[in-house]
Amino acid sequence: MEQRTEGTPVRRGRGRRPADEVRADVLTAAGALLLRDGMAAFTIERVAQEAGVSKTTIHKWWSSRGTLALDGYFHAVESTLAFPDTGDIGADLTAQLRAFVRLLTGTPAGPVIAGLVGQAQTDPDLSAALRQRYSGPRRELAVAAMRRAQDRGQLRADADPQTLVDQLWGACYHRLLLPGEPLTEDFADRLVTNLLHGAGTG
Amino acid sequence: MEQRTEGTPVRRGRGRRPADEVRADVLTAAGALLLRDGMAAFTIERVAQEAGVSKTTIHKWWSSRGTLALDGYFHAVESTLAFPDTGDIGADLTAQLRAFVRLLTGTPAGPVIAGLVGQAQTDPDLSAALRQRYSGPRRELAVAAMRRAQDRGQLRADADPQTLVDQLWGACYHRLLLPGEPLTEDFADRLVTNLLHGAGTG
DNA sequence: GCACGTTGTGGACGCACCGTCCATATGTCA
DNA sequence: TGACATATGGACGGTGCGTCCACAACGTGC
Repeated sequence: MEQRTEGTPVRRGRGRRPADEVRADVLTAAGALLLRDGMAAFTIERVAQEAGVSKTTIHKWWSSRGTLALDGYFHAVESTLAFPDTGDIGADLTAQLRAFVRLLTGTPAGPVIAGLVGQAQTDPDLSAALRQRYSGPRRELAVAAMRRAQDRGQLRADADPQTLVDQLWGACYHRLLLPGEPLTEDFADRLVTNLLHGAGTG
Repeated sequence: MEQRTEGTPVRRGRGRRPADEVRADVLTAAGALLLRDGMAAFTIERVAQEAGVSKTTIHKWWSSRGTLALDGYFHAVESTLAFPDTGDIGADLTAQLRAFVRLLTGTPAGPVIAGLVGQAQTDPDLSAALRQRYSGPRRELAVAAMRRAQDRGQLRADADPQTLVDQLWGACYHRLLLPGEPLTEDFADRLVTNLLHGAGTG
């Protein structure tokens, strides 16, 4: 989207320009660059160049390379966050985890998310933004679904939903970030089974 | 640290020097820098400077910033990897996970490991080295312990040990890399309980 | 004991990116 | 219509990366 309207010269004047327009240009270029070349090649200089904007402008609105990348990612993929509630927590968790695995392995989003999480380790602003705009909301949706399951009596009341989230989604991130074992839908299924039914014999 | 041995002039000649000696100097400097200033400040140029060695030498022996950091880390902390086997898989897992959590939260290793995993997302050589020398061996130890527990009848035979590893250690990495919820020994305890006894009511 | 080849080391260089300063062009308001 | 406020772009200094080339020590053979 937001391709300079046909006929409009790429030439960029010097003075003021509608801020929103420039921001949109930057985000579009950032998202495209991120999905195309990955986080490693994602540099402010490059985004500025491809957006036809000066670095100063970018620095004015984004505090770091990471936050710009995150904004660009969100701008590129209108992520839908709905968490279905069919009344069967096992089925719902399995469906969500499978979709998550497909997102990570079957689309460009996998490497991008991995890169963002990686970058967040040395970029405090990105770390905060990621928590606030990505992991936080997603975590809350899952926790809410589990609370409802507890109310329905499908999940032990003494089980901590937050911890369960880490054992389901965290396990997927583990295979994404520290590759070695395959990240598959089968794996997602096993995660839910293990957690609901237990792996111990006692 | 890394002051030339007493009496030896700090002067560095130009020509050849025992390779092992130089390597040791580099690793010592790298480990110290990493633990002191973290991954963000860890740069080849800085390591070279603090080790009294030229960058060329470092580039000759290490393929990337990440692999140098990993080597420096291992050189600094002689990590002991023993996995105790008391015959009670629940107790063993709990003990191991608690120790892991303490390592991540109570020592400088936490941020360092986070930084290494983060850097690995844009450094293929580090990613491979990390799998081969860090996550791989650790994973194998845990899997072996679980296999023994399966033989003893403490773990369901149809549970996949690899998946369980992701649900225990991966959950901890999740809280380390995407902070938000606290990483505590209580959390470690819940991980084991959830997985052994199940969180479902069915 | 000496010269020579081998081997690895260091300084310098070109390149890319970062972050900032200052001049300037435009939008806005009187 | 004119002056001010504001955002923008080009340029600059700084830092780190990766590489090229000259050179110094070590080992070997004469």
